[in-house]
Amino acid sequence: MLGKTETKEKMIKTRKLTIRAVPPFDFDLSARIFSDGDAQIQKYENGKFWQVIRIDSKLALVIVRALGTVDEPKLSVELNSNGEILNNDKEKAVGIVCTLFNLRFDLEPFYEEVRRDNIMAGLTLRLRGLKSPTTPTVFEALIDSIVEQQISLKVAEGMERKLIKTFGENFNLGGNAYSAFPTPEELAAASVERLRSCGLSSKKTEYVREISRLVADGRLDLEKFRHYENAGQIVSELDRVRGIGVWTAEMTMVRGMQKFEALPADDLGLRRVVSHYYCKDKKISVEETHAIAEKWGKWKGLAAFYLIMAEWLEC
DNA sequence: AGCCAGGCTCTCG
DNA sequence: CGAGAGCATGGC
Repeated sequence: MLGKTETKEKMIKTRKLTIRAVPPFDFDLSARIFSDGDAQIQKYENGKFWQVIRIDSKLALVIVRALGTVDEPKLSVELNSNGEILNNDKEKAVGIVCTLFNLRFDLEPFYEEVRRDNIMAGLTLRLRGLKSPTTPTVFEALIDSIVEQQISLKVAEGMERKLIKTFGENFNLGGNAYSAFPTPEELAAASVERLRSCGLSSKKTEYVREISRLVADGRLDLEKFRHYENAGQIVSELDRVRGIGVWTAEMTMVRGMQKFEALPADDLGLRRVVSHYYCKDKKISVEETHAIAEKWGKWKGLAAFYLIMAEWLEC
């Protein structure tokens, strides 16, 4: 029994590498959003972040720690895989970690833009170096956003975890099991019953299955949207897909494409947090939210993220 | 207990 | 067409 475990352990290959981030970047601040994550999926604890990533068809557990400073930021990345880790794989892993933490994104233009907005300028000083995380694939952001439609985040979070553990591939290391986010193929093949057992409504079950099938078949290329210049074009194209409305399209852009010009201003949570910092918690309309967001230029989605994080961190 | 929660589609009139 | 019902489930 013990011998068998040891054999398995020996098959794990580990590589270490260092990545530079575009400053300013505060890893601890940026990773803190994952502090109450699920240890089997994605978590930040005691300065250490970990998650399973997919490098082509291979799975790897990445463990990330901060090196350097906010103004000269570096990350140490440990890569654990069941098979050989080729140089090509390392490069891809670096790309994925860059995406996860938005490492190549420059915050300065955003900080510059909001300087005349005293409230937002204050927040950017307090949260200097905070970058918003991005999912490794647009697909993942889209599925999450669909699950989150209408229901509270608490409920959605539970469903997302079940979805990942039920349909995602497993990765074992040191006696611990981790789960990767399911691929479009895996979700396209998911049965109605098992999706329903994750808590999804019958409608959302259909949306997830249909969209996963479209992506798996190549009829819907989500990754191409990353290269679109026009945000409105992305929203209108996604909006045509059953199960996706403007809110879902905009959430997907912010969380899965590093595109921040869109603002889901009809989002209840966002209106609440805008009001908290700008209107003394009185209820505000979508129009009022838009008017306040005008000062944030083309960084509306990022500013919204700062507000949400500021409230969460209570600063 | 019931009503609401980071929406969207479908069905009526 | 515009308005309204229905959905899933944890929390208050």
